Amino acid sequence: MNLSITKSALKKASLKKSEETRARILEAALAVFRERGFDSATMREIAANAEVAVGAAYYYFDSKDAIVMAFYERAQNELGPATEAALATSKTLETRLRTIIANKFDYFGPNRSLLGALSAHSDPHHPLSPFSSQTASIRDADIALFDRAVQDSAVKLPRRIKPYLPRLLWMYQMGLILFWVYDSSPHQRRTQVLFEKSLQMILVTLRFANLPLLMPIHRLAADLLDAVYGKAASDPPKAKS
Amino acid sequence: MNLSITKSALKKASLKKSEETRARILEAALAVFRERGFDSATMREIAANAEVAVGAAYYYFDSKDAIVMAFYERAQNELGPATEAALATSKTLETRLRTIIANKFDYFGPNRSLLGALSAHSDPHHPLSPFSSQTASIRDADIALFDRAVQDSAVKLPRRIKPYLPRLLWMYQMGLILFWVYDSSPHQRRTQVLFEKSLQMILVTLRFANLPLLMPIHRLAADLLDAVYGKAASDPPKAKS
DNA sequence: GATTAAATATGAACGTGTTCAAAAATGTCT
DNA sequence: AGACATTTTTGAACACGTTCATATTTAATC
Repeated sequence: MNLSITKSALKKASLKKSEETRARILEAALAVFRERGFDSATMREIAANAEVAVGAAYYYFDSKDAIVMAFYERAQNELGPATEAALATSKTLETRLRTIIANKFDYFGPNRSLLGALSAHSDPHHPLSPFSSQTASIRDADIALFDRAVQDSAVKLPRRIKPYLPRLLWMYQMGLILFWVYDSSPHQRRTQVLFEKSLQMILVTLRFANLPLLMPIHRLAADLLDAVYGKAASDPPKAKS
Repeated sequence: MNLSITKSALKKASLKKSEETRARILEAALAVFRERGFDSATMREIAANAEVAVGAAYYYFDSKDAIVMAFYERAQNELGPATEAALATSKTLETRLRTIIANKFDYFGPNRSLLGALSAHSDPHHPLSPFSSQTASIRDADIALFDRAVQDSAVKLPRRIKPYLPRLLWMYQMGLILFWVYDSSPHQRRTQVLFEKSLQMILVTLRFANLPLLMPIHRLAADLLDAVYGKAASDPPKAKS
């Protein structure tokens, strides 16, 4: 018994050591990325910078992109709770969405171009794609924030559509970030404008969304969302063919 | 004078020869791509398959992706006029959009996965990105088709927004294609549903678009579009700060 | 402490896309 | 036809991300 306690204590100590190495590699990588840009940075340089052999870098990270991924993971871990806390104080959907997204811009600002290495992968089978199963936990945690933002804020939506709202807002955020990453206007002013105007559009649209006039659109949107997100789409009623 | 004529005639003949080599490499590459998939295909194998040295492949194509690009270019050249012709017979915006997009699906169907190699590049600075300056001519030709589709079809839109419609429809198409490329449902049924429903939504929305009720959205949308597409955005009127 | 097992670290080697100096083929001109 | 220029072709060499057999260090057990 005390043996197992000792064991776990030692395990923890060893973890400390190896995690420090891992952290050192990560930091070295980020430094090189910032200096050279992601593409020009070489694993050999990163390893040298962290004072380990190339192999060691691959012992801790599956690939070069995986390093960026680790950075992204860490970001999400640091950012999630902070954002969650901020959500508690603000009440309107508008300020909540603004908080979630603006927080990301602030946090990632210094490493903006780095995100390009991630958002480059649109293939959902690629481990680093924002849509892959490997990134599911990060994604889900992020979507949960939007769920939290929608919660008990006075949005009224058709029953079939409402469950999709958090995911749609997440998608909206991802699009914004993608635009932002490659926005070459000074201070990313264009993204600022896009953010402001599109957010207003979303809010106004949500306000209008319940007009009975829009019933046909509701049905279309619901069908569409069912098709896009699984929903096991029991094959649609086929006309007599 | 006759000299220059002879010269150009010879030039043309030589062009024939070298273009045949180019074509052979392209065909060999497509064959290997279809067999192995884009990623697993190697330039060495492609070159061997075309019975040339690796260097030759690079003499004709800047990169591996550039081969896919050439395929895409050829597609656009073959597809453009055919689609243009089809547009002449159909009159409604709905059938026209359906024509343009369905044509692409049909044409690219056998090489669907290949398009993934292209749509992977979201960085507008990357030569192969659909947004790069290198692909501008293809893009413009494609957008022109949507312009043609909108022309003399009874769409009424606010003055500030209407000019952007073709570009927006093009973006819509690109999104559809991206979804399609990675749609693993049998026969890409999900894309079919997404296509059908989203097209209807667009048409209905365009029909509603002129309701005076929507004035505030119009302004927002116009500002947004100006910001996203250059428009030299003479910096927005700043409140007294 | 000695012995074994597991975790960590190494750097040479591999396969890849790409480059390049040099060769070969083709075209141009007198 | 011969001299020169241009286009085309070659394959070895390069740099990179990644893998792997092997060594070294650390932990667990007796």
